[in-house]
Parts: sequence; structure tokens; C-alpha cells
Amino acid sequence: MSEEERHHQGIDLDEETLFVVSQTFKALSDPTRIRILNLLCRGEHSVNEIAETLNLSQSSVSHQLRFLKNLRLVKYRRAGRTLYYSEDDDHVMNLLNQAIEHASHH
Amino acid sequence: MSEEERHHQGIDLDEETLFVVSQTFKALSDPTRIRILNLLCRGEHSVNEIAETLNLSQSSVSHQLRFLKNLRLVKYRRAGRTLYYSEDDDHVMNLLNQAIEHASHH
DNA sequence: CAAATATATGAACATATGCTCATATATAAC
DNA sequence: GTTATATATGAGCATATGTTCATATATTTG
Repeated sequence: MSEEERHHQGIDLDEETLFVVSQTFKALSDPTRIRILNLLCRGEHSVNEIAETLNLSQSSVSHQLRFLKNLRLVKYRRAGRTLYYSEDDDHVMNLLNQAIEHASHH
Repeated sequence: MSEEERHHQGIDLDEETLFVVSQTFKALSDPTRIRILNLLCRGEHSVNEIAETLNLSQSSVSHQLRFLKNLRLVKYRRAGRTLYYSEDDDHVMNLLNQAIEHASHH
């Protein structure tokens, strides 16, 4: 059995894979972060735009964006004093969209 | 724009969808639960088998199985005094396997 | 029924998490 | 430089989470 095939069958996950997977899902396990990522699906937004659109405090949004940035799920570009955040991980966004798609059909 | 199309574009998630999605990912955000689900990918296992195979306490496994059972991610069948647990949500197992597959290629 | 085995459960505890508040930093306009 | 605006950061707090320990429940065996 090859290395790749074993992954599909669910045999002993190594420590690093386990950590990465759990961290990834942890990022998607909070309603606020889901709403932020879901908003960024539509395109880039500044911190204040996110806060106003989702009715969250500026501080809360900034903290969550730092969290998402550390996991490289979002990135930003600066324009003057405004930072425009956007998504930065197609694979994770794909997982999120699959889950939303599945959950919303009920 | 139709209801279905809006989901793909990421506009306002309703409260229930948000809750279901966050709960689903929360289930997948813990290393112990990931290991349990990953083991159940290979077929049904009793509580003690899971505990021994993954080197976890019986109590911890039972608690986590209750968690997973409440979310209908696992089910069980009784054989005497032994309960054999197995996976019960193809969609979520699919999300997990995608993440594992992606993470393990690094 | 009693003893043994498999699993479930509840309390307690330490740690993690997400928010708010206050304040700091950075850029722009004047 | 000073002021205004956009964002970041750190402390503090309440709640959530995962584990262990002790014990309860359920099923089988004798």
C-alpha cells in the first residue's frame, strides 16, 4: 500500500497532520469567523466595512482577522490607512462553502 | 438571483445555517475527535477498541463519542455488552478526508 | 441473585476561547 | 508638527472545552 493510499483509509495520522487539520477546522468553528470568511468570498473588504456589514466591533474583527491571517486563510493589501482583506486559501474556502451549501439545504 | 445562487456567493447566512456549520466544524476541530473519526473510517469499533488503539482513556472516548453521537456523526449497534460505533455522516466524513488529504501532502 | 465486563455519566479542574475596553500605532490631511 | 482616521494590540473577564476520577448503569455469566 502506498503512502497516499493509506491516507484515504484512515490509518495513523502523524502529529503534524493532526495539528494542521484541527487548526484548520478550529478556524471554521466560530460563527464570527465564518461570517467574515463568507463575506470575503464576495471580494476584498476593509476592517471597518466588515465590522459595519456584520455588526461587529472593530476590535473583534481585527482580532479575528489576525487569527485568520496567522493561519494564512486571509491576506490584505494596504491603500492609504485602509487595509483591504481578502481570502488566501482556496482549499479551506472550498471546505467552508461545501459545508454552507450542505447545511443551507435544510 | 435565486436562493441557491446566493449561497455560493456568500451573502447573509441565516442563524440556523451558521449554527449548524460552526457546530460541524467544531466537531472536527479537536485532535481526539479527528483520530476517532479517522479510525471509524476503517469500519466499526467498540469503545474499548478505540481507547486501546488510540491510547486514550475509556471515559474520554465515551465522552467524545457522546458528543459525536449528538451531532449524528456516529451511530452504534449493540452486541451483548459491547457497543460498536461507526460513522453516520458521509458528508462530514468527506470534509474530514479532504482536509486530511490536503494537510498530509506537506 | 452475585460477580464480571463494557460503557455511560457527573463533578471538578485546568486551559482555551472570544469578547470588550482602553490604548497604541500608522497613515493622511492640514 | 497637529489632528483625524483606520487598524492593531494587550489586559481582563466570562464562558466553553477536554480531561480525569469516581461512580453509575447495563448486560452477560455462573
